[in-house]
Amino acid sequence: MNSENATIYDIAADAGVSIATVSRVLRSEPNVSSATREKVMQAIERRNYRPSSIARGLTSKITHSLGIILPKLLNPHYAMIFTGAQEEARKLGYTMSLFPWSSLDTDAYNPAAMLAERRLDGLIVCVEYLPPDHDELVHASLLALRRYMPVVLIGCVPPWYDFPAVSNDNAAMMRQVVAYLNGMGHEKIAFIGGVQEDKDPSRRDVGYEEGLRDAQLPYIASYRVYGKGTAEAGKAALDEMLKGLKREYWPTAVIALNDLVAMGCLEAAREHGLDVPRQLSVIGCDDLFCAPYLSPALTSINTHQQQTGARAVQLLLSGERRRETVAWDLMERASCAPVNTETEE
Amino acid sequence: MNSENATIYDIAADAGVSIATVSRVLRSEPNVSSATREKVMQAIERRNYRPSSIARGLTSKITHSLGIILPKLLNPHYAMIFTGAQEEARKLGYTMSLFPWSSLDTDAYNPAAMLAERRLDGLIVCVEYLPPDHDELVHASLLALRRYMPVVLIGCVPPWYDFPAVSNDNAAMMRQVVAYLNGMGHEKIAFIGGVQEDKDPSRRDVGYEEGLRDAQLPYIASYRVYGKGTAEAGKAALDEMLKGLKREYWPTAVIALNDLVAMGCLEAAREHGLDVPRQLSVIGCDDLFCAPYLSPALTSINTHQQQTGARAVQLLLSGERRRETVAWDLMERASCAPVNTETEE
DNA sequence: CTGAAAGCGCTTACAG
DNA sequence: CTGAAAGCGCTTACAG
Repeated sequence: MNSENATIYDIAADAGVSIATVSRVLRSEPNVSSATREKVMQAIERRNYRPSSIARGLTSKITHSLGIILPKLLNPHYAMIFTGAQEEARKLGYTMSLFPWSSLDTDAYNPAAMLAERRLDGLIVCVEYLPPDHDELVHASLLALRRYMPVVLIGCVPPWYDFPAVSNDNAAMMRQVVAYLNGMGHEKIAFIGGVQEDKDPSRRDVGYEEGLRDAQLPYIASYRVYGKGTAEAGKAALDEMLKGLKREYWPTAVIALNDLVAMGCLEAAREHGLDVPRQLSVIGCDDLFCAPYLSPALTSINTHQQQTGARAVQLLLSGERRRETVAWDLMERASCAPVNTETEE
Repeated sequence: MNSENATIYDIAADAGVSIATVSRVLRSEPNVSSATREKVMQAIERRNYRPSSIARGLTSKITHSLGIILPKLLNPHYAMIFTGAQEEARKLGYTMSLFPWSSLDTDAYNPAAMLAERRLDGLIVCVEYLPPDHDELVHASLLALRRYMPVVLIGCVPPWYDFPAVSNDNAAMMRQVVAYLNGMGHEKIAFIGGVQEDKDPSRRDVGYEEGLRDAQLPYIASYRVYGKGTAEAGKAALDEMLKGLKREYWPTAVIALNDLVAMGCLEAAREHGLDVPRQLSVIGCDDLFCAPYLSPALTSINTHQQQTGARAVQLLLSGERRRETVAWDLMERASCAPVNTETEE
């Protein structure tokens, strides 16, 4: 254990060259004689020398470190985004730091100061599920952050935000889901979860409404329950819906905002004695790792979050200022089935 | 958007003082007159100035950034550890970067170089589930990393590793689990998952064996299946065990290495037509967020991973070189029940 | 209480 | 192909 790590001066002295030359071989510049290069390499090897990325950052202005802001790593959805982004960053020689952000500036913790001091080369921000009244606040925060570094957004980005972004076409996705269920004979299709006043037109429940229209089905307000994107909220919402309706009006299919909500719906169905999928089809979204192990295995949408994260990093580093869309895949499993036509009970 | 961020020189000029004075108010040193302090604060405010943490790091030798190495963020177990560590770090003014590490140096990706260059103030390494043949290699890698920064370990740490660490007492935990099941009348208790040749005496399956001994139960090799800690591996393992035994010898309870393995076991039980918990009790470990939503809800052990992560950060920053243990809680849910004494079929 | 100066460990023109 | 020198934006003794 060296008491002090070697510096570029030590290597220069050892190799009998100037620090400029050491710097050149460090950055593999071509104009160094192979003999010199060899001497320097050996000195580096011998002393186990690693250039300080921080000294390097001071002069070159680039720190090779990125940041990502997301609400909650405990939700596997975000863990997937983070993983995709982190791996892409590492491939490109960048480091990735996490900055959690609960509803941005409304939280006591304001990461903006911490972020500004870090001199990051770029920042990814996941802006999904924003409370509508925070809309302006969030936008202002993002603009403030952009003063310090390039920013790329992930998720449900309001169209008037002038930021590069990568996301799914949520509306198209949900239109497909409605068509999928309708194709199996479902006409009483509920949608559970999400913020009511969100003005983003690409959000999932907008696609739900459009899907109903495509299928010439009525929009039944009782089948649309708003709420947070958690399992508890999903369970409570379906429970309440069922309790509030005579059995003949119960939906035959439920679209959940995400898999967490869907997990709650499965639980509520179980407590109401509903057999999934015979009496109720349930479909989630995001395809969490546990979806195949729920009972019944949950049909869901793979939204390719890792790819989303990776693309965000590429966009960030390329400097392109555009919006991108990532494809999705319907993962058919056991929780959705053709509507049951036999009379119950 | 300023073309250039302000530096300490700009602030000094604006406030009509020297940069040393600006530095003093930045670091809230007491020996500054309140008039001067005020002038400087205003200049800072006016130009939206944030000191560069990287220039600061160059001189002060402390970067206020930590790193964490873990196998796979997609496993919620690690996401919990990361979250706990990250939040504690942030509270203390530190940033946390993730460095994934698949079986350390055996992977093509060697984070050591990247880490050494980063001049981190400390590093947390999760060393759980090490392939036994990598034992020496891993130890060597850890020693190499320690040349560059303090290291604290999390997880199953072999006792001969001379590193500060925080972990659960896995053996004691599993002894309790065996006693819990035995207390419900179970005597045919299986254990699924884990690496066979691991030499760490504090690992979970050692506790299983000790628990059997405590209960004066025989150790039946057929009830002990090794394998990876994944749902697929868990499912395959239980499936194989059941196929290889006459029904009268089937275990009445299964302890899974972790919740992922337990999820696989529930699936295997379902495919074999076994009713959990009536015909088979299943208990997991780590209490993943989905445990309550499995069917039946999975009994598990809450190993307080967030607390583990937080303690690791505290240990790292305090410089104390000791090993700590974190408590756990048995989360009783529906997947474990008293052994069924009525004759089957 | 305040400032001038050196130094942290690199990169980057600029000469040669 | 190589080196001397300035500079990145701070902190830290050292004077006063």
